[in-house]
Amino acid sequence: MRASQLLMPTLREVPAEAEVVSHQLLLRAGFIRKVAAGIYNILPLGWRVVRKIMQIIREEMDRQGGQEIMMPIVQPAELWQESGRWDVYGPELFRLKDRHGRDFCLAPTHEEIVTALVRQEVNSYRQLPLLLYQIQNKYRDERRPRFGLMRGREFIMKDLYSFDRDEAGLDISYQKMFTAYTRVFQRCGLRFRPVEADSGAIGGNVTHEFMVLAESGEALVVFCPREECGYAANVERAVSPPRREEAVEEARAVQLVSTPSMHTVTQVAAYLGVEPSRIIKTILFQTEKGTVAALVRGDREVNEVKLQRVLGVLRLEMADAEAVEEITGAAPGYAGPVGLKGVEVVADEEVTGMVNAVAGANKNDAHLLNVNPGRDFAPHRVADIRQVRAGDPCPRCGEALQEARGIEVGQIFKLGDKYSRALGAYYLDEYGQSRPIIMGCYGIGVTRTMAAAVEQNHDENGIIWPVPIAPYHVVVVPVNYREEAQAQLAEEVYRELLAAGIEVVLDDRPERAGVKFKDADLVGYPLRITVGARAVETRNLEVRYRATGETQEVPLEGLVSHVQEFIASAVRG
RNA sequence: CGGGAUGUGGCGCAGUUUGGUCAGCGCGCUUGCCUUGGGAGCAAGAGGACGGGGGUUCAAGUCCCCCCAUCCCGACCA
Repeated sequence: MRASQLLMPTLREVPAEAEVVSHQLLLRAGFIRKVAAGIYNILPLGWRVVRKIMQIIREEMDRQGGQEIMMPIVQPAELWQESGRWDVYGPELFRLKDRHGRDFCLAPTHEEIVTALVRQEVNSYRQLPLLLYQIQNKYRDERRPRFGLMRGREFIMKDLYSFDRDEAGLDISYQKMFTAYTRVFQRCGLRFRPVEADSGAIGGNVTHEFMVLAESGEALVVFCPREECGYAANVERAVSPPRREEAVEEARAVQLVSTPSMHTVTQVAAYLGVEPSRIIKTILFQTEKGTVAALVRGDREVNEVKLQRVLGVLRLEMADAEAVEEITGAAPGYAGPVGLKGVEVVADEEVTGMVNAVAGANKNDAHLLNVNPGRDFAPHRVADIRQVRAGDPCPRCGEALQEARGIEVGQIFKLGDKYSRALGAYYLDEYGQSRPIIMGCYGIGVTRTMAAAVEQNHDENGIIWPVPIAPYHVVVVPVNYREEAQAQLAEEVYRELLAAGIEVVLDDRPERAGVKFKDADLVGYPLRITVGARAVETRNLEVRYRATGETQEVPLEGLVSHVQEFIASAVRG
C-alpha cells in the first residue's frame, strides 16, 4: 500500500473528546472516527486490525469445532418476551418499531435468536453437541458510553453458543472454549489473565472472564502470586477466608456515647480511639424487594455484587439520605443494627465474631459501644458480602493475594437450561425422553480487544502493535522521496517485500522525513525501513524495531528474509 | 437518571465578563519558491457566520428562554 493513497488521517493534536490513551491514539493515528457517542467509523488501518483479530478468533473457534453463522441484528420483540428479557433488559436495549407498529430491538446479544434457531432445527441427541458462532455487531444503549471503543453502544463481538445433552457435555464445551480463548489472546500477543467472575444478569454460576492487564482497566482482579496455585478472580467474585479476631474480652454492657458530627468510620475510629476493625459498618440498600441493611467490619467494604446474589435481587442501590433518615431516624452515618426495624439485616461472616464493637445508634451524633452480635441484635442472614482486597489470604493456599487492573475482553458462561426451557429448545434422548438442551455462551469483544491492545502496548510516541494484529508489518520510509535514487531504492525495497507477501506500506508522501517518522511511530508499524542517502550508497538498509527502538543495518539482499524471520518469530510468539 | 462542563473553518483554541471593524490565532489544507534523518522556512490562497430554535435590542458568539449534542463525575461505604 502506498501511503499517498491510504486513508490514514493522522492528527498532531489530541482531540478534546478523548480521555483514555487507546481512544486518543486510535483517533490520532487515523484508525477510527466518531460518528455519535459510542459509535464509530473504523478506517482502513483500524479495520485491518479488527480483521486480524477476527481471523485469529475464527481459526480458534473452528479448531474447537465451532461453525460460523450469521444472525440478524434486528430482532422481533416476541423472542425477547419469550425469554422474559424484553422487560428485564431495561433501557440498555435499543428498541424500535417497524412501519406496522410492531416492536423490534437491536440485539445486544443473541441467546434468544440462536436458541430459537436450534429449537427448530435440533430435535435429536444425535445432532448434539453443537457449537455455533458469529462475529457480529452488537447494540447496547449504555447509560454512559465512554473511553472510545472500550465501552461503545455499537461494537463488534464474537459470540459462540454451545448446545449439549447434559452438564457433562457442557463441561467439555466450556473447557474447549477456555482453551480457545487462551489461544486467541496468546496469539494476539496480549498479556492477559483468566479470572473467576460473577455471572451477573445473564445467569448461570460458573464463569470466567479474560482480562487484558492494563493500568487503565475498569475491572479489579485479585490473584495468588504463587504460580502453582493459580487462583485469580474478579473482586466482584473473589473470596477469602474470614478474619476473625479471637474474643479476648468479656462482653460488656452496651453504652451510648456522643459522637458529634462523626459520620464516617475513620472519624468515629479516631474520635473514640478504636481500630476501624472494631466498628460495625451499617449500609442501607434499596432493592426491588425492599430496603436491606448490610453489615461489614469497619475496615471492609460491602461487595454489592455478592450482596445482590445473596439477596437474589436485580436492583441494588445505596439508599439516599432521605430513606436512611426514614428508616433509622438519623442522618446517614449513624445507622446501626441494634434496634433497627423494618429492614432485612445481612451480616458479613466477619461481623458475627466481633466482641464489644462500636456501631451507629440510629440517633444523630451518637454511637453505641460494646455491641455484641447475637446478644444485641440478630441478623436475618449471615453471608460473605465483603470485598476482598490485596493482602487477604488466598482461599486456596493462604498466600497474600495481590491486585491488578484488567480490561475484560472475553467471558465464558455456563448457562444450563435457562434459555432452552424459556424458549422451548428440547431434544429427544436415546430413550425417547424429551430433555432441555444444555447451553453455554462465550463472547469476545473484538473492537474492545483492539482498544485493550493499545492500552497495553503504547509509549509517548504512539501505538506499539503486537505483531500478530498490527495493521501492516513494515513501513518503508524514503527520507527524501524527490531524490531519484532514494525513491528508486525505496520502490525496489517495497516491490521485493510485496512480492514476498509481506504487509508493507511505502510512505511515498512528499513529506519531510520527520513527519514520516512521527507518523510511523504513531501508527505503530512493528518495523520501519529507512531509505536515505546512506542506504543508496551502501545498499544497506536501516531496520528499526518499534517495540525496542533499536536499529540494525541489513543488506538489501538479505532484507526480505530478515523481515520474514522477524514476523514469523513474533507471530509464533 | 442526577450533577458539572463544553459547543466558534478538518484539529486545537481565543473572543462572551464590559452587546457595536469579531469573525480571529496556531496546526492542517491548496499553489509557488526553498528545504529534506525526527512534525522546516518564506510568500500567496481556500475554508466558518459562531450547535439549533425562539426572544430582548437600533445592534447578539456576546444578554434571556427552550431544545439538542458532546465530554467528565456520580451518592456522604454511613
